[in-house]
Amino acid sequence: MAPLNDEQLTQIRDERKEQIIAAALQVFARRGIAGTKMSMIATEAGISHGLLYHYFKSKDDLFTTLVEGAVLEAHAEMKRVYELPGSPIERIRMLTESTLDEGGKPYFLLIHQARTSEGVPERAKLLIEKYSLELFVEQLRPLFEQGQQAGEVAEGDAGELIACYLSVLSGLMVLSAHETPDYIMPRIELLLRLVERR
Amino acid sequence: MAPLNDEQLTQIRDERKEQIIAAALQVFARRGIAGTKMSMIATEAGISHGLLYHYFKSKDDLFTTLVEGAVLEAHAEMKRVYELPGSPIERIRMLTESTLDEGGKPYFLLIHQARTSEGVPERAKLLIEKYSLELFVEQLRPLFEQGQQAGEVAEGDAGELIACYLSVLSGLMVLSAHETPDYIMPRIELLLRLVERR
Amino acid sequence: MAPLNDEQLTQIRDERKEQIIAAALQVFARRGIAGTKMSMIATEAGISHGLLYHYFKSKDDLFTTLVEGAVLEAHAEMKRVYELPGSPIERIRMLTESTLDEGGKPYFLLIHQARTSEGVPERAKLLIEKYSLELFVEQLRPLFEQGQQAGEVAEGDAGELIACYLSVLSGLMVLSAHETPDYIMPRIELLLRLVERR
Amino acid sequence: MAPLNDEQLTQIRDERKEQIIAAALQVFARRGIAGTKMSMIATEAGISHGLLYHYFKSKDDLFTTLVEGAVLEAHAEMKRVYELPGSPIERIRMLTESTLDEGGKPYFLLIHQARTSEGVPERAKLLIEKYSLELFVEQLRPLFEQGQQAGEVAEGDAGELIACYLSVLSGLMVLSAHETPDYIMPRIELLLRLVERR
DNA sequence: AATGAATGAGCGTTCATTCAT
DNA sequence: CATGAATGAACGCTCATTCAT
Repeated sequence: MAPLNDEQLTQIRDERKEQIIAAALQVFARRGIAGTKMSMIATEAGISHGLLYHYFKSKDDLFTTLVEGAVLEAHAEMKRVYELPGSPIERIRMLTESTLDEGGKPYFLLIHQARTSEGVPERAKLLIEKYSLELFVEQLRPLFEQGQQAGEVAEGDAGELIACYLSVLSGLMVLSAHETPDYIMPRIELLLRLVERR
Repeated sequence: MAPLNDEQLTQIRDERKEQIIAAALQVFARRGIAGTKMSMIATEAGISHGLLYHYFKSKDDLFTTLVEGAVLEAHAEMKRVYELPGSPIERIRMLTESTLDEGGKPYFLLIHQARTSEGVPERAKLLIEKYSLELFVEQLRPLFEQGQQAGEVAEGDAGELIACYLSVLSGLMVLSAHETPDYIMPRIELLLRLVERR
Repeated sequence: MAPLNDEQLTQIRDERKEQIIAAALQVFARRGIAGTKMSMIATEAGISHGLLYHYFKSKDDLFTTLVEGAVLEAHAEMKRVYELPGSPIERIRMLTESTLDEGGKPYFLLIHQARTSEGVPERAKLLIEKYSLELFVEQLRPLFEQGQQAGEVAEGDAGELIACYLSVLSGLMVLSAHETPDYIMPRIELLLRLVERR
Repeated sequence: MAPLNDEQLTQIRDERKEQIIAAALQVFARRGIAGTKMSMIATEAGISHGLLYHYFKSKDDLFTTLVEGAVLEAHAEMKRVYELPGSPIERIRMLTESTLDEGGKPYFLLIHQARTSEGVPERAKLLIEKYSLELFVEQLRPLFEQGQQAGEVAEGDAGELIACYLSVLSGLMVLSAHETPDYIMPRIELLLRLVERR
């Protein structure tokens, strides 16, 4: 009789929103902005395309929301390295592991799309500009410098080392995000050679 | 004016075709299939969009032709390593340099697009399947094995090493294809750490 | 709480219906059929859009109901002129005043919309056909003829005079419905020149 | 062989543009912005809807172009009154005649739509603001003041008289633009009563 | 009776492709 | 061979309408 109460409505809304976000993340990450049709997201989310627009103002809005989440998530992940136990190089290893981990792929890809595609919403551009590689580098600098002092990490400009390492990881993530047998994800031991002191 | 003879016509055709291919390579590599409009290619090639269809049946046809060329070019590039002078590790270094070099990028990128995009023409898919990572690995295996025997290249499964190395390079190529300050291309010395014996 | 009895329910229904009709009248009159969204009416009425459909089958149904009411109201208004005191010309003046008056505007406008818009429901078309200009003219004819006999109203074909006068009034109503500084509502003295004997 | 030359192309473009403008004027005038679908204009012009966008960037662009033309046309028409022969009142009569004339109706209606509809493009709003009633009044003021001095035009504030007269004419134009038997266009003699000295 | 989540037809717009010249 | 006018399929988005609660 009575309409749904506020709590139920909020719950439905939150669920649907999450459902759409999860679906959109998959599709955008794989196909890019131009290659993603709203109908694909709707289908992936199991709803009608019309309903998308109850929850997100536009394709751009949806994409930007995703980028925002991805950017925040990526930084939160980086910060966690300082809560890990072990020596610097061990913690770098664990960071690498969790980065290359399954879960984070779509986020990486999404940010890649946002960085490199045409027609990216202005706000999304600002977001990725603000949360740039530089910021990641500064976040990790203390860890790498500790590693250098401990003789575990290769000497030289720590900033450059981190930037290179992140670039290599990013590149691999982007490749690996697609299900093709044509790239292989190197074992972590191999990757660590890039930063380990010889 | 006398009409052009057959030979001249053929020459014009070939020139035009090359012109279109060069333009299309640039645009497809940077923007992907979905992000590329035929009008962009026409503009880049300095011709009318209508003329594209005198030389290529469709967008898919054009893309597939490009992939075909890129695949052949990539393998030819790989083969040249055996004509280079110097020790194995020096030749790997030169291969790396020329790979990351400006000229080769669009080919790599195009193949990446073909591998990872949705909506790729079937024939293009077959082409890149045929000329897969595995093939590259086998091409380079003799070189790496020589390097291992010479004590220059890290020990272990040479195939795995090559595959990893190519994946890292590919990832970096993909990232570097777009002009953003958010990735940096590592110095070759750094990259070589992945394969050098310590 | 005891459930509401039938009488109370009926009363609620009638009140709500009136509320919706009043809201819809405002919006339709100002914005036309195509320019009016059901959500606008719902907002104006202070209810949810879903509830509209408990009271009216469709947008067309609502519009048609409105036209029906407007047509009846307009004729009732015309009839009232015969209950007014004063000489014919004075009563024409009062009729003019009350016509141009705020209250009557939406009805006039709605009828105008129904007459001139495309996509008007068939039943609404029939209604305004039935209650045509001609009918208004005949309603007013006795008054104007009295005026002519009294030497107050210009001579000539009374029917034509009335029709012209109503057309001028209608046109002004239509213009004045929108709040732009680009039309001015003439003073009644000026308008009366159209019908007064010189 | 050779493509069409510039002259031919320009001619085709101009013809098509005129064709579209004429069609759009009809449809917009009759149905308003919201009620007009681009497909209607295309059908009326006898072309595909896609082609509309070769000639006009958007529905708004097309509408604004029309308003611009209508506004300029209206003012040009007003100016012509000063090239007419005869006494002031005769010239007012001729102006009235040509205003109520068939050809000008869609222009009037279009400006009416632009003034009163929702969702009117900003540039169109600016245009009609710039070419407002006030401007028309000032254009006609000399003529009406001459008429007053000659004892042909009713005394009083000439500006008010002109504004009222134009409002009445505008209202009638708006009504008469739709083909319904429900309004009648008054004879000019009747309308002139509004401005003639008694 | 009342709410708002959900659907899908339909419109504005883009762009690959065709074709007259 | 070369051009650009022309077409129409398909996408982003809106909104009338339905329906579970």
